[in-house]
Amino acid sequence: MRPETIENYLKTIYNLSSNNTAVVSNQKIADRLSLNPATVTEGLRKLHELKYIVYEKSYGSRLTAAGSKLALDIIRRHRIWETYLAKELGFGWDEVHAIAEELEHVNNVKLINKLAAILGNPIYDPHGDPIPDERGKIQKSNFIKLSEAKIKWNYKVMGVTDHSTTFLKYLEKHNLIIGAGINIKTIEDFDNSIVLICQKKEVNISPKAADCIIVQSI
Amino acid sequence: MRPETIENYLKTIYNLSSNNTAVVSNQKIADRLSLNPATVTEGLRKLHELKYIVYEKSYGSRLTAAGSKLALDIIRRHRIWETYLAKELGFGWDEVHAIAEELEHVNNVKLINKLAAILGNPIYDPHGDPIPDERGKIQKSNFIKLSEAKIKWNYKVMGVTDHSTTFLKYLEKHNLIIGAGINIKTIEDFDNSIVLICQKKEVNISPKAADCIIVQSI
DNA sequence: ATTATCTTTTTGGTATGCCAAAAATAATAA
DNA sequence: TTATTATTTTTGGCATACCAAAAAGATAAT
Ligand SMILES: [Mn+2]
Ligand SMILES: [Mn+2]
Ligand SMILES: [Mn+2]
Ligand SMILES: [Mn+2]
Repeated sequence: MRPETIENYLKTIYNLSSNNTAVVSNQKIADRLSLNPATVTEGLRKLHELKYIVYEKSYGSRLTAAGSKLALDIIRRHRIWETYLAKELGFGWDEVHAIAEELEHVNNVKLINKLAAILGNPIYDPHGDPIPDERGKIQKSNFIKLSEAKIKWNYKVMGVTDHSTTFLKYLEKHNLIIGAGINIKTIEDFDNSIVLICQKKEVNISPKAADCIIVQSI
Repeated sequence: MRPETIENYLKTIYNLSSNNTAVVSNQKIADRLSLNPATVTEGLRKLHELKYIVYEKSYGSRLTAAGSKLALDIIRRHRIWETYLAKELGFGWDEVHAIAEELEHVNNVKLINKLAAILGNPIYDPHGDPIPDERGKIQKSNFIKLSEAKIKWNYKVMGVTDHSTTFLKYLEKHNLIIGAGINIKTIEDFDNSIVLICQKKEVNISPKAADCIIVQSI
């Protein structure tokens, strides 16, 4: 398998198994990588061969220690590049993901560590995602999704789980950027949409959007 | 054809046809890209199909206007990255080529122009090679190879045509870096090796090495 | 429990990029 | 010019990465 192919699979499996213990379904991987399910079945069989994952057919996949190491390595590269593009090269948080998707495959430890050093070894990327250190150690957070927030409570926006330009532009428009403080005003009964206060203005958030926003109770 | 494959061919053809008018042989391309001659024949046929080159069988190839444009674009990316790695990220001139070889395939105009701007839109890369501007305009030099230098004359080192670590380290050892002034002391008759003075020290240069050093008469 | 539906796997097939060996062609030396 | 050598092309094949459609398996609904 080409390194790029391996890396894209492992990264995806890591990202989809949030706590990194859950088993990941073929379909989710196929969706995320825009691949045919048949292709994914093949790919997973090969990754199992290579001992990067444990793959039980018709059940799911999870990373081995070796797979986890590789996944964290490429996630580190991706997030360091995103941070460098945003902080040092002036790109918007909605632009960096697509470029990092390619830059991440350039595998040069010295390069990534140099970028990290220039940035002061950051722990979070522009979307609030934690950046693994050189040895694969990664910050574990107890943040929740906005869709799980409770009425009347105050929260701080800590991250997003969707990196698309459309979504991030939409958030920016309502000042829902990393670090922003919000208060949950109401949660509509009939569709679970959330009305919150951000910078004194009322914002209506759909359940789908609320699922992609990560917050911390304050 | 994959973009990366196309780019590697076009860049190579450009680099091998120095003045950009000469026709390039299949073998030279095969050597440079470490490919089997059979593979190159196929590749060139496809590039001809795509109108990036004019390929006359058993004769050679040369770039079309479209091919030249693409070639200059990737050469720009390569050389901008080399310069950025050396100047901004602290890599040695012997290290940058290998990394740039991968980074060059990340095709994002805004990114390259940003890097170029930070560097002050440089015209030469760390090896003395000219960097095309955004529209493909490239400096044309009248430098000569050290192997063509005349006895007793004074020259300045302007560039190298070999980017391997071994060669560049060897040059560094003798202070033969870009900008260094040299004087040709003797040219040995029996093997054409050159004895020159650089920083008051005598250095003996083999014909093979002299062929990879670019100088300007001063 | 039996359908109906969704998910995964198998099967057969395509496109790309590569190589080894043989055949054809061109270049060079005798 | 003819032979020798070098280069290029053709042929047949391999590996990877993918997909569409059919078959098998698992889940959910009645
Ligand atoms: Mn990627
Ligand atoms: Mn990110
Ligand atoms: Mn180079
Ligand atoms: Mn260079």
